[in-house]
Amino acid sequence: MPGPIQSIERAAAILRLLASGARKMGVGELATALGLPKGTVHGILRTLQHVGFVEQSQDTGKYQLGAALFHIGSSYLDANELRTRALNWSDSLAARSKESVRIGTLHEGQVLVVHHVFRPDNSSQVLEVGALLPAHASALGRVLLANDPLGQPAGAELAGFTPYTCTDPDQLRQLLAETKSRGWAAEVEEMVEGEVSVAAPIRDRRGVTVGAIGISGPIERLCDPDRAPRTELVSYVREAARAISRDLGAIPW
Amino acid sequence: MPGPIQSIERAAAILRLLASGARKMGVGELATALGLPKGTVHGILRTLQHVGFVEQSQDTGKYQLGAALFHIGSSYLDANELRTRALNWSDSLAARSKESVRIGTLHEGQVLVVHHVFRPDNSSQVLEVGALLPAHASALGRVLLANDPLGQPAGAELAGFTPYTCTDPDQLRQLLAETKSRGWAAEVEEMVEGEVSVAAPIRDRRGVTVGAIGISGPIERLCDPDRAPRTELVSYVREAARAISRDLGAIPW
DNA sequence: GATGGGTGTTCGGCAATGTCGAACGCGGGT
DNA sequence: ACCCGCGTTCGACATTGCCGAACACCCATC
Repeated sequence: MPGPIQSIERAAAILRLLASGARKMGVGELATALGLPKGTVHGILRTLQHVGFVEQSQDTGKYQLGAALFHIGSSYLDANELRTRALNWSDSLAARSKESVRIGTLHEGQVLVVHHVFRPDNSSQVLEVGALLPAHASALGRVLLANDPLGQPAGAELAGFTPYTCTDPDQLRQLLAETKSRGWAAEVEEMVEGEVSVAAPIRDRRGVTVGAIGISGPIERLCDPDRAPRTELVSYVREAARAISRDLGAIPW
Repeated sequence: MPGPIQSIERAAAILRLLASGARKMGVGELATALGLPKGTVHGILRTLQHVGFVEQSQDTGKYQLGAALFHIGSSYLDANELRTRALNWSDSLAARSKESVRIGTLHEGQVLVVHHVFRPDNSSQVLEVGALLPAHASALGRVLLANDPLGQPAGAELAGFTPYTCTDPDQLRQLLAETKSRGWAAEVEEMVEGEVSVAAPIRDRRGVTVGAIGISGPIERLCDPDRAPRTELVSYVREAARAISRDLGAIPW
């Protein structure tokens, strides 16, 4: 039976729409978005509701994601070897660098954040685990793209977020080559003005890059006056990445 | 077409198994667990892999949860009005009480943690968002059970975690009645020895309890010498719960 | 108060759809 | 070299879920 099961594919498409839509959606809305009859969509929704993957508002009849899906999804993190192995090292990186730490993997051309340690001051920060970051404008993404076995940037326009964002494919290609050879990446005010990030690749026992770890924070603390990342911070990040890679069984470099 | 779609139900069952199993599982393993032919399970797995809900190890052919599912699940939090509204208040509760704060909802008889603020010291703590807590042995759970519109404890044995855990259904029923009338719950060393938690209900505009907020920490800090929760901490928790309820449109009490 | 358009939901018939169970190929253990 | 277990493929059957129109409902509108 080579060929995906349609009802499941459709159910997945519905869930993806509900996830991206941010707010509740109605049957008709989903139906037109997918080009399917209302009845069909309703049947799928009923099943998804039955298994707890979606919930329905009692007043308006609209649908939204369900708690069961959230719980199941979150247990992805437990099974994720990268994240499990990285927990201790990311804490210590946060302590040494005094900045917030994030770990990410490449997922459909973007960076999926699988772990996040807050900056060790008491400022209030929002948890970004589960969020998707643009690959071309974040240090994590640059590292992952540069070491990705498949071809890189893909098609898609390179979105600009600040005046500094690198939106030229050729320039990006050169940055990635540089990243690959020197073993780390940085991004200075390319995603958020005043914010800088630095990252390095994490490899597994086969030597392939399975993720990246990096720090981010205000430019005043992360960079020298010449807008170059401070060398000791780069060292911290690279050492953390190397330590995690070793834990994952990578050949000691 | 009243009746759930089987392939989707089965796909959901597979995902649930993969989530609970914690480790990778094989086709045969899943097939016997569900009482289905291997071929059928394989077809479903292929589809789930195609949409990114599961991933397959390249060496061993075993399956585990996929990144797409995790990302979709995490966007449940964005849509969740309870959590969104509670973000600010939980930060301030953490600051006032100097303890870690959690917000939970009832989900299939257990407490689903939808938000977690670390204790504002620099100790390293693990993020519990997405985790399920036992309802009968946590303050959050007690609050939710006590105010649940449906009947309570359900069948299931009450698991004991420490010598203090309340495992007697009758005693629990009495505790819940008490909880409901006074408007808050506590749990002293019933889940982890040396740990205490206090919680209060969050209500929405219809007055039904949609969640609970609470703090937890070591008994020395949370309790008076007589093992009773310190009254000012209880007040902080109740005030936070009331503030969030007001944000959600609950009638001012 | 009747009306229209907008929901979400139900129903029955057709055939496309996914299910089944046996057979295949491959690897690791013995 | 063998065997047993694994994940995977295949083809035939009929069950399964799809479709599109009709239903029930709510809320604005007139």
